[in-house]
Amino acid sequence: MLKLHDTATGTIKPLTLRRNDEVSMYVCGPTVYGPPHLGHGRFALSFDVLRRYIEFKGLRVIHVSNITDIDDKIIERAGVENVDCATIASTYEKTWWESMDKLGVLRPTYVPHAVSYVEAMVNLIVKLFDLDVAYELSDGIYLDVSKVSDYGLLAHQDLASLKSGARVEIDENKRSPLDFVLWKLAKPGEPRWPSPFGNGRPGWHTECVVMSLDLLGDGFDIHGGAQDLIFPHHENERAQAVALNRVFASHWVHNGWVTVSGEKMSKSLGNYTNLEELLNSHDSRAYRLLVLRSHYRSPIEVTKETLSEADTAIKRLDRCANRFNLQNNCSPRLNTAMCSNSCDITELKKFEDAMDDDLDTARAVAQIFDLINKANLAKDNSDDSNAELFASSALLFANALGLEAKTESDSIDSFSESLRLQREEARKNKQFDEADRLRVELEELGWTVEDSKDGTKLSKQ
RNA sequence: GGCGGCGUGGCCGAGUGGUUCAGGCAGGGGCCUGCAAAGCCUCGUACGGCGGUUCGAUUCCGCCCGCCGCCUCCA
Repeated sequence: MLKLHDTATGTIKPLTLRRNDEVSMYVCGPTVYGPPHLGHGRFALSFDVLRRYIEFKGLRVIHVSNITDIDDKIIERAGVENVDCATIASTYEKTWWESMDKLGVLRPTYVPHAVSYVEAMVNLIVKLFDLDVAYELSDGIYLDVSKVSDYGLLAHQDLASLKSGARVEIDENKRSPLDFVLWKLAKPGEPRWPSPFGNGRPGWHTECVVMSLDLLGDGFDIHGGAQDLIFPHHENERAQAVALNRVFASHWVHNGWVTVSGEKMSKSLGNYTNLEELLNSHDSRAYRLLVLRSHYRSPIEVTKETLSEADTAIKRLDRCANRFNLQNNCSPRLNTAMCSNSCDITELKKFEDAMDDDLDTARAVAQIFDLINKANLAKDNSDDSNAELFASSALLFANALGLEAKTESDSIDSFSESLRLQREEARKNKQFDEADRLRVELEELGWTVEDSKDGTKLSKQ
């Protein structure tokens, strides 16, 4: 039984499902106004791992993750680049998916775009207005949070304490500083859609409540995002659902953020690292390993050093796959039933115990490396059957976490191949000076040279 | 002011009331190897400070110190 931390209750509780064979999960996606940074990569990886693990356990996952393609930030960016908002959105959505593909993040089942949901959002705002929980000001429609009985549930704050701490300049027109905008009337030159309140655009918080309920229906299982979305974004989404008397998410999951020198990484602080840059300068699996190495709710510090370590550790996984010649099929359809034949049952149980415990991926990763060690040891002792069982267990669990070992042999050009053969010949004839010279030459060509009883093997450095 | 999190060995990073260890990276020693590489073995005796509970605390409680986050931009 999978247990997960739930922000609403502040406890780790069993994941209870609406239907017993299917998990409905909504994860707040990016606003596409710039290239993704490491924080985006982390939330995407965190929920990708959750999804993969649930599928590994044999359940179907309906994973919805939106693209916010209309927002103040996009309008601002469009102004800076002197293009229209749609161009900004499509440009950065494209880079978003490129990064996701490199990270090995599975595509969500559905990817709703805010722009195609505007009409539905207007309908929802009209309902809120008719219920008298929303009111009109000169610049738009606002939700009156005092009409929502348990507002502050996710933030674990009551209305009074939230008010007292307001750090942002208070808009005196609003009934309460906490009231939030549902519909923004368009200023000249801004993109606009029709509504009974006048032409304008939806507020951010309305988007996700409409799209999640539309695609997943009332009482869906998991609503997720990074911790900085808890308040106000998720609080406000929930407020609208509560005001409409609709059953919203039953489990709230939030991941921790990426820090730089101990401080939160964010675009507004300007200390962010572009995700693409990272993916271009490291093994694309290194960041996943780094994310998996710590708990999803802990902050992670990403540095050149920790990334290089991860690069090295990934190679250990690859070497294991190569040594045992295991084709690591990375299909997300792999599940416990299917792999119980090819892995050690005790180890599988241990892996599930770790993962069921609020996704303790750090423990799971440790187990994987421990299994690699056991496999190598058994192999060194010629205990081939156990060795293979441990190795395939390790790779299956890695697979379940989305870490794919690379097993394809490197294609060797004919020149390098001739050097390799010459080296084998030289070693056979005990011409070690010549063999050493050939090794240096091969290394300069970018190969790692390994000798064994079976001859000389080359692999890319 | 309100609410929450964190402080572990050279570095990163889990975990736990007590003899048996997280794991990765780096380092020392060894096995293997013509020499390497890979692999294996082995070593380093860590848990912010001060009290308390306890037969025993890094793990529970209290206080203190330090760091970080949220309180209508944010993944």
